[in-house]
Amino acid sequence: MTLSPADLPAVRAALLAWFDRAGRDLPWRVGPEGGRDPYRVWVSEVLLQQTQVARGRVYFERFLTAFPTVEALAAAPVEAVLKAWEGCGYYARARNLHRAAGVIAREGMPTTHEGWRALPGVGPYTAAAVSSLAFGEARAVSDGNVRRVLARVHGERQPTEPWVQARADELLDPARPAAFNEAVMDLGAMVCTPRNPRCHECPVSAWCTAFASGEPASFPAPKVRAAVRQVRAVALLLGDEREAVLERRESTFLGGLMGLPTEVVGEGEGEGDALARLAARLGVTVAGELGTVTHTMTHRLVTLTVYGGRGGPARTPVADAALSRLDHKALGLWRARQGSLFPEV
DNA sequence: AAACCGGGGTT
DNA sequence: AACCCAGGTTT
Repeated sequence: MTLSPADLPAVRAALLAWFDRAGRDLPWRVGPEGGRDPYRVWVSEVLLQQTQVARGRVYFERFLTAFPTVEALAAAPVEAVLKAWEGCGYYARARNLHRAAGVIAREGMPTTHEGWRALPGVGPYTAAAVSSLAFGEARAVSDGNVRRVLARVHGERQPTEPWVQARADELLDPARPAAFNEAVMDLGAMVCTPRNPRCHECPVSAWCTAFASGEPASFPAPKVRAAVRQVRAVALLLGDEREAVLERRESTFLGGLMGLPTEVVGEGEGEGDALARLAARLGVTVAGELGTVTHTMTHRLVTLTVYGGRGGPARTPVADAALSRLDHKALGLWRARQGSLFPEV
């Protein structure tokens, strides 16, 4: 069977009946249907961008404890926001969240899709989510769950973003848009999973082309992903695991976080060249090699060789800074080599 | 449209 | 080792 326009009301009803019975109880689902707390919805939606719910919950509790209101978030230094985000990845999310909080503190909280869309870090998905879940606007969300559910129902192996949005728009229940959005995402997360979908539990399997095909997991086709690039870099650990020279990373790579002074080994360059450049930049003498750490980051594999040294700028407390996992690994080398190489450092 | 941006969970 | 995750921004 395929989904025809005449089926839409029945599919909505089946989906919402399932959701009313089996939907998830999540900490940001505070307040009535279509009238959730907008601050909680917004923070959770940003936190859950490319982040699994189980993990997002931990950071959500941490973040709401540190910044209970949008006013508290706006008043906090961005360093504190990044510290709360430490280890969660995609740190532009935290910087944009803080910037947007400043706008909201000055101009007030938007109540429409258009108003939310104008804030930094708020794209089509997040604007649709907040405007529907917190303000009851009839906006269909399109995320990874929605894409997978609709691709399977319609039997579409190569769903484009405009296609997904159009299918979501036409299926959206105009009477219960907020519940509908939560329902499709719950279905995608709990039943219509990427592998081994639980079709026997699915409220809409009767209308699902992928289910009828006998191979529901083959929809949609896997996305072609960019190859992982290898990156070599050198870093200087000046100080120890508790107090060290730290620099603020300004590039798109871990931007906003603090980290050990680092130089990337360029094309046709040796590690020694990068190390000499790094030492000259900081005005320090390299004392010896502490070791090498590797760190995988979806799109690249970083091999970082860490050296000790003498001199250089003032040390700062490591515990106060927001660091990536890469820098925590590098700092961990100090414990492994403590006392064996540089008695005076 | 495609590249880029972290880190971890699941299979 | 793939593949994915309540995506957004930039090119």
